[in-house]
Amino acid sequence: MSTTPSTLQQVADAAGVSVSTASRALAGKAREYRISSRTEEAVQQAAQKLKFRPSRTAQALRSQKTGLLGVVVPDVANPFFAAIAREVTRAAEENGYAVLLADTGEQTATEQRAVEQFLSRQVEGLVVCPVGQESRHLQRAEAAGIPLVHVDRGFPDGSAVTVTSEHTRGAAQLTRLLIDAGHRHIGIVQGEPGTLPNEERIEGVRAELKRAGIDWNPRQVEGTHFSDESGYQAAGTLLRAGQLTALFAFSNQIALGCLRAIREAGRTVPRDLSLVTFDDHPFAEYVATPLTVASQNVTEIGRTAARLLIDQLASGKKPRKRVHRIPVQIHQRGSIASIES
Amino acid sequence: MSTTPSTLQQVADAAGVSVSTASRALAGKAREYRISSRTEEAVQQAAQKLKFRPSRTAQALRSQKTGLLGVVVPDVANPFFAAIAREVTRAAEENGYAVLLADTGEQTATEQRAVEQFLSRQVEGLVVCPVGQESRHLQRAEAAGIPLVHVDRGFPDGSAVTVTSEHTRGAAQLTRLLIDAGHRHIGIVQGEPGTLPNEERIEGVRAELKRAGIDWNPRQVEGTHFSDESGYQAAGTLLRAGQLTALFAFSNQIALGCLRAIREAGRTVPRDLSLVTFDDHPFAEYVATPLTVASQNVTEIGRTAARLLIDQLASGKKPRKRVHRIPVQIHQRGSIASIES
DNA sequence: CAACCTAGGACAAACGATTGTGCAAGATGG
DNA sequence: CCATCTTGCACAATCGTTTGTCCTAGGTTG
Repeated sequence: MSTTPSTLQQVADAAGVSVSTASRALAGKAREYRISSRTEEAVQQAAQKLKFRPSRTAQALRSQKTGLLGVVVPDVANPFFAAIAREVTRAAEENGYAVLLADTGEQTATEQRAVEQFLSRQVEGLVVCPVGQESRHLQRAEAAGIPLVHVDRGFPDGSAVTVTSEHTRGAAQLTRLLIDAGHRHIGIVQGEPGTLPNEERIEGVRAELKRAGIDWNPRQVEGTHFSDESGYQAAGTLLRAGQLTALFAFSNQIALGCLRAIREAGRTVPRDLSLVTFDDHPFAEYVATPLTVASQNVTEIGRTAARLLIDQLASGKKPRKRVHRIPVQIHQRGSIASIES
Repeated sequence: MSTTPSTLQQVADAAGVSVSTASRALAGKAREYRISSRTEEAVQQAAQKLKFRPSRTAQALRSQKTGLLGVVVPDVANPFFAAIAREVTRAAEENGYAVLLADTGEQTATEQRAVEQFLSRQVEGLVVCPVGQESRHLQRAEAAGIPLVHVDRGFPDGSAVTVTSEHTRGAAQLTRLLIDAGHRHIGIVQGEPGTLPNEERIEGVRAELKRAGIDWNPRQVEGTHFSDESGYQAAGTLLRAGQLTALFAFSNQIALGCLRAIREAGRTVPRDLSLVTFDDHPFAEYVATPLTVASQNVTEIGRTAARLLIDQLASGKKPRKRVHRIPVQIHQRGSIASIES
């Protein structure tokens, strides 16, 4: 039974009034427009009986407000982005917005299409976790006057609001833990070079090593993407290069790849090798050796992004602070072994 | 610079033609409507120059096709639902649809609001992972003529298409593994009673126990939700009740709770207790004792759901098969210990 | 040379809401 | 008793497209 949804016209007819009256009666503007309560009720009754459900499409066209927010992530199945999507979605819901989701599959081209599609659908705001370093399409969104919040990765040049973690600090802290345990030879299993989180984490590590008077060797860094596959390859390379006492995985997914590589190399954490990682994970606690991590506060990141966006929508003004950094939390769980220095 | 997007009217003016001509020229209907190629190009040029981006809102209103699909899940941060969301989103993208996402936070009331909101936005199809046993709002969607696909949980009464796993079979196989290893006292840490996956898994366990001539004891089943908290509580209760040699966790999240309870009880898997679980997880392999699991093929479930929905949209016909069951795969990883019978 | 094509576009009516304004009929005031 | 309010609603424009139909000017045909 493909029942056509009833329109305001039909409701008006059923109640014996004009569409304008029906509209105002249902919008609660009866008093304001001097609609008698008898008429008002008649309209409401008619609406009930006909199961009237206003077309948001028509409303959007008329009011030029779609009530839509766009969320663009590289991979919703990644717990980090899933959390972002969840928080934004929930916040949106609470504020009467609906969320359009796009999964770019880590592809810039797809991301561009998605943004374009969203603009065409007149989203009122965008939360984007950009995949690459290309940001032209995002600047076009800003040019179109659409509030935009970047999450995780920001662009140095861009003017967009960005929410991300205290990468430098977190990385420095983890590095400190390793150094304090006597480690001098630390392999870095990085994510995508050139991205903000990656560079800042590198920066944190370097700074901390420097403080401890340990030389920095570019060859102790491997990896190309924030993926387990990249982590696996990179960890393998580092392990084969020899003489490392610790590995620093730059993400969740990367840590997974590291664990596999470590196992295949016949090593054990932390006996033969210490391991620390960015991002926490529910299971990190139950891994053979529970992992010591720098946990990004994804919930807070997502909420902050949503709040910044919705505030911007409500006020029409950009927030003062352009880059928001959420603290990370260190969980020491025992994947670092103390060694003789 | 809040540039108002340019309209077809402006493009038409710039090209010196009427809106109708502009519309047809851009829609590639020049030949069909005898528009000279000179005019056609003029329109395209004008569109380029003005960065014309058609309003999908207006198109939707006029054509009564929004090109929107709705995806409703209890929690996108749950890897299972995240995978569903991802597959549907990707399939939608490939077919020119955009996806509205709702996260119900496991609340029926929120789910109802979400569905209502989506109907109001005239989604052309819905993929829902229902949270409870209430399905009235979903029936209303069907009554509205919106193709609907249920994922994971179906309703015995409903007429909606459902995609889910071979719960009974998977549960039976895991149970078999335990029985073969000599286990006679198996605790079931269930999810939400009354839901299809839960009941079918229970059914699988019971059938297999019966085949082996092992008595069924309702008191060996605990748990109220598919959450780690419920899993933690339930596992605790079961362990305190004593004399169990194995635990069967009905989900990922539940397994997490079980691991915590087991650790707190000072027991070790599999030495003191065997553990099997439904749902795989990237980390399951690296847990102290890698977990033996029945892995749901989430990717396949998501794809099937998307395909069923999109086929339905394209053909206008419901698929013949109402319930689609995707096989589960058993991964034996060593969390089952053999014991003397 | 009148009747008829054909090409090339313009006009206008939708789609389903919102909203500024106009217009009657009864109430009120002087 | 006439002018003026108020009350209570209807009319119609508008948002930006799509699409069926109509119109005009030049070319063809008999």
